[in-house]
Amino acid sequence: MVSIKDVAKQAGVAISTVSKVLNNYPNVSEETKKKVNQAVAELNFVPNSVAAALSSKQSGRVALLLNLGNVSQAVDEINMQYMAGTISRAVALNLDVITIFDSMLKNKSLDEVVRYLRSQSITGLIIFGMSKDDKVLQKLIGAQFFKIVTVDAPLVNASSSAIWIDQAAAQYDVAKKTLKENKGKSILYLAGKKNGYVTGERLKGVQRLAEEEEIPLLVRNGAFSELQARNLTLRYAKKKDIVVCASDLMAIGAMRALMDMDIFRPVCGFDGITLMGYAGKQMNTVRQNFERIASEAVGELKRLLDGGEGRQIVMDYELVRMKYEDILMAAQDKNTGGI
Amino acid sequence: MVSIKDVAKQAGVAISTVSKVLNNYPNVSEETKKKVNQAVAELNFVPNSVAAALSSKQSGRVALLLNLGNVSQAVDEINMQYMAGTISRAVALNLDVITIFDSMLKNKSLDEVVRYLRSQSITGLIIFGMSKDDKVLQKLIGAQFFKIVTVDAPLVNASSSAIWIDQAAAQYDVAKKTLKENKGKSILYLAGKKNGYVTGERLKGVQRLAEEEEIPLLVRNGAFSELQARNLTLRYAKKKDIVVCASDLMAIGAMRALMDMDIFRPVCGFDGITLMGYAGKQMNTVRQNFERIASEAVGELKRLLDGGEGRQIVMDYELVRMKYEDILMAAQDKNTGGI
DNA sequence: CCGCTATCGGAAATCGTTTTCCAAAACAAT
DNA sequence: ATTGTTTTGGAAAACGATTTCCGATAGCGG
Repeated sequence: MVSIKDVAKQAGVAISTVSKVLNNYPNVSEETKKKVNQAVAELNFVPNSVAAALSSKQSGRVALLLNLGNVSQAVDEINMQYMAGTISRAVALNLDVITIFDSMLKNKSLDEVVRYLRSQSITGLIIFGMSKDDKVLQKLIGAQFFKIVTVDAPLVNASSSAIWIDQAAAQYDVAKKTLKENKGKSILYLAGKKNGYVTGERLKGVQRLAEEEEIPLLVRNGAFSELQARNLTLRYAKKKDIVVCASDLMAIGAMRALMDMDIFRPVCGFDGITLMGYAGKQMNTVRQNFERIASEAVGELKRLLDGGEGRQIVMDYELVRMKYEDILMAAQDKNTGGI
Repeated sequence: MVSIKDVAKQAGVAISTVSKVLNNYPNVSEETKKKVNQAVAELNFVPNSVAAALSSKQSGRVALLLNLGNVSQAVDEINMQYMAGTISRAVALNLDVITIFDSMLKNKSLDEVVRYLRSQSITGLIIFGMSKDDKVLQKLIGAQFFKIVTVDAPLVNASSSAIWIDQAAAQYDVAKKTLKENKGKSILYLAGKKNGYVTGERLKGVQRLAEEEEIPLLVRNGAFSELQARNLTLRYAKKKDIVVCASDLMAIGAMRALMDMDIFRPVCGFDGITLMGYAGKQMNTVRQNFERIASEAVGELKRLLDGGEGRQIVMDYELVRMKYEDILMAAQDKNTGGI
């Protein structure tokens, strides 16, 4: 293994000088720089980041916590986008990313998790979609060892940052659009899990709409799942004009149930997953740019690690209408490489 | 930061003794162990893996290369399973995983990639579904710096390992099952990308079937996509009895096209992705246990890193028939946690 | 009771960087 | 020429573990 020492010898300078050149320190003459760079090239020297991390006490290692557990395959697409956004930005900012799934944490004691992260020299955390009262999250916040950026979760403390879209406004918007387009006069709202942060916000949005429009709103909680949505739709859909769902997967369940019942009710969802194109009918939904959100989260974490103050960032969203043909075309565009 | 030195002082032993206890070396008395462990607990000591890596020259860092590029969202599910399998096994084996998407490599020169991996002290690579002639893969193999395990790709060299299912046999099996169930006498085969390794193997499988059964086989290549499959089906399906597809996504495109044409042809796919439940009709397909394959790959890489010889591992597969109701129930089972 | 062999614990070198501190060199001002 | 100031480069001390090597102690048989 060729080390900085060899480079120094080859260039005829001291080790410290090589280090300075490598890290763009001032007070190195152009001539010396040239000598060093030439030696680096000749020896094909690659700095050892482990040694650098030890010496500088800056590991640059960051963990990405993903919540896989809740809605099966639909969430794979979202998580992949989160990951892609996170990782590419992290590489650009020279951070290492260790990915952790919540399922890996389930069997571990919280102390074990903290110990694991600490032993890995992880100093920053990006946490996607975990509820505030999640015990793991609580512990990580309490541990004080990490800078934290949460995505789609409430702000945890003053030294952390949070990134989200305005869930209430988005739910309000998509529901209102669907209501107006169909001249509806009442709403069935499938709200998903009770007590969740995101679900709570979305509920507020549809409630505000119902109040403003002075129309009846029937709210049903349940699991965040397609089957639950199906069952609730079979039971309640006839009584209301439109079905607003807190997630796309539920919207698909609702839409399929309606088709089986052979009655028509407009349905809208939330998230903009590709699966919406396979639901059988077009639906309105809210699309977030998960990749960009993730990228933003990494940037924010870097800022925190560099000593910045915690803050809140609100991202925008977009109302879309998803249909099979669009999915087909979009998939076609991506079709490169291969096995 | 409390270090091994502090532990040694607290326990009243030498640093090296603490290290021995921590790493389960022999020749340490029970009594000493107890003292050390107590000190560790009292000081809440967490070993610094960076220092350990530097000192032992074993980084334990491994990169996971994923091919996102080819078939859009369908592949998200597979990749997530690969990742989940990889990461949990890696944690168990005390390896760190850095995830890399092929899209991140596209703009980089190959040397840059190697330099990046080397600077990260990455010593092992797990590569999922990249073709043998992929330039990046070639370079990584050539670099000699890494132990490599490939999944669903041909063996690259003697010091690497490869894991796969018998693609030809699987394709043969699922096509034969579909043929027999429907008393078919001819096959349209949508083969996907020409020249790919996996697609080549699958083609062999269906060719063998056609020869054995002495029935006509029409092979059409094209992109590995839903839209291509749709177009080819619209054009050729009428001429043959069953449509065999080299991937589920193509099978879905074919099935949807058939439904639009209002003619019936049995279709079978390959992979067992959830989306199959949304295709409109049940289809046979081949299910691989991606999570277990990934887990196996990590184990194999660990073996290579520990000095083991390269080898080939063949995993098994399963023929399944996918329908919407099963997907619904499976999703329900997973529904825990939440946002 | 002596000496030999296991067993155990400790001192110190090492891994490859960063970073501090200092000396030498270069330059400027008087 | 002398002094003072700025650049520039080098020596050496961290960083926190692992690991080698060796000395001390204990155990044992004769």
